[in-house]
Amino acid sequence: MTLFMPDTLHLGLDHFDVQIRSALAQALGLEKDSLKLERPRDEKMGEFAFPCFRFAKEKKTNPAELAKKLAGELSVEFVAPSAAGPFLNFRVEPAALAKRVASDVSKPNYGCGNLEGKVVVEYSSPNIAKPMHVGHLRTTVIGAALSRLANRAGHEVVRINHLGDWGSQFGKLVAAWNRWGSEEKLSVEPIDHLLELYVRYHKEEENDESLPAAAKVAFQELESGENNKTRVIWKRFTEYSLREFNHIFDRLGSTFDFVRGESWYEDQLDPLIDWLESTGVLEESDGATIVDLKDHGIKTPCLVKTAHGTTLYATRDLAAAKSRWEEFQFERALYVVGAEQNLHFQQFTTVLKKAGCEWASRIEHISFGLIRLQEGKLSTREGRILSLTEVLDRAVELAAEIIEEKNPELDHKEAVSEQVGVGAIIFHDLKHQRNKDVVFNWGEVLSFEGDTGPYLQYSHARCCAILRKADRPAPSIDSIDLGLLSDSPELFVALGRYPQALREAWEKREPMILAQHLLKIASAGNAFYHEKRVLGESEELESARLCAIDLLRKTLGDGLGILGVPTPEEM
RNA sequence: GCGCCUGUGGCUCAACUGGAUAGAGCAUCUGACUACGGAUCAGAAGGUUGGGGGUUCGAAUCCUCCCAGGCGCACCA
Repeated sequence: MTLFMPDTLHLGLDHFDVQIRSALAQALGLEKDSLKLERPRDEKMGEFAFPCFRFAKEKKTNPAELAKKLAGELSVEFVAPSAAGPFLNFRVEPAALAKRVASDVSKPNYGCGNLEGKVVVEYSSPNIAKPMHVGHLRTTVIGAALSRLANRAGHEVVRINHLGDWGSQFGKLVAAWNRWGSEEKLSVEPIDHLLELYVRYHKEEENDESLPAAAKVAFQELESGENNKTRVIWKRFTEYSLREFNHIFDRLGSTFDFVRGESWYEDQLDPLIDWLESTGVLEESDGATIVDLKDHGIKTPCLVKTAHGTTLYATRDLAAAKSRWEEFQFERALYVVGAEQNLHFQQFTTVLKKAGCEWASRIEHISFGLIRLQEGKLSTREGRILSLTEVLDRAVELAAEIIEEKNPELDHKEAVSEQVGVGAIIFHDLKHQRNKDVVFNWGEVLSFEGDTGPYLQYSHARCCAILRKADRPAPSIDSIDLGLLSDSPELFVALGRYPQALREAWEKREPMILAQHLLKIASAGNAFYHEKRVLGESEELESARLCAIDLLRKTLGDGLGILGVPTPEEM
């Protein structure tokens, strides 16, 4: 069990959490870190809750009695305990709440953790010669968000884009190119042409036995290490693809420390096999080289070499993992890869364990659910694809229409449409638990109202607008009367729980937790500036509220930045 | 057939990993000072948490058996 340790951040609401737990620990004669506070079902009952059942049993009284007794005894500065049946609730005094949270939020290290060590994150990893489709959106966006969360938690992060640029599929592609390739088409629309070749290959393969044979030869040529014709054309395909991918990465705001395709590990494959051999895990079966995993509860063996001597996906993943361990000595290595590869990950990590690598336990498969179309699973081979570019373009187009309707005077309309459209797509993906399957639905993806990215962007832009119209710099928190903000506890509770959201999102590798919390913050923020006038109030009140708006703006901007959602100042 | 994942209002999702009266958003219905930007806010209605059984003070959450859907199951990645 991961212990709940806000002490490491001691900011925002966590400050009170620690105080309350200390007092409880003392009263109950227990360790502070063994206690965990919950949230009351109804926010009106307070900010923290402590169910007494378990402890009452130990003390041989009944829970309601214990809650009542503790409510009478406990003394925590600025916090009022109250018993509600078997629950002990705690309400923070609004003035102290506003004061504490405002002062913490304004610090530059708000929500920053102190964890150490390197975290390697492999994500995106599209396949060369194929267009990026909506399936790649998830890994790209989840991986980027987790990288930023890890970084915020204190880790040093190494982002790797493990391009699918190797394997027998390229033998197939080269074989298809040799038969039907057109230089002209390749120079105009390279990816479309390559896709066309790939699809045609799979169509004609069924009736033409010479085709798979040619493909096999081509891949063997590719793996030979020689700089032959096959390799030259493969290199060209790679370059064309990268050009297109980079354009999408720019739009999504994804960056990588290393773009290393599977081919990067090419010269480590033979040493890997030798090493596996030396650990005694290899066996031969039907001409192929395998690692049997039955003794670890996995029925299907892991293949590391085919009967005709070529390597496989698993071989390259094993080599990559070993290489990364030697290069980075990572604390954790995350692989943001779809759930359909669960078995593969079990196999390849188990092979490492079997071969004696104790660090294999640091590898985590961050799996996520499949995106399907109404018609069924996406399939490049069968031409059932939905290109990521098309999805982004349509969102941007719609954003442009809405801007034209709502804010025709806006400057930089095109740039803002791009930010809003792309933001909507990214946020939509990140607001759900990652392991659930998704049936792609245009209506839902292109929604800009309610719990959406544009709603958050709008809230942020509203704050910017108020600050702009104030026509003076946002007051610092030392210059205002924080007591004037005690009428808005909901806002400060939401802002004050931001560090907790960041921490949980990272601990659970679940960006959704941050996404959901940002919605809460925005909702509290919208209610705040809707019911409370900022500009034109008395000088003191205006300053205080302006300051609150600035903190709201700052937190929303920070959170959206971590998720990778752009934050226009006007929209 | 075996393994893994999923099932919560009409739709899309939450529920702090066993806690209080299961919460949001869409859609539906009411309302909001000629608006510090209405991509908003306030409210109403909508639920036997796929079904049965079990574990205990307490279950959407854990165990078990069904049902439905998805994914995977050696020379693809």
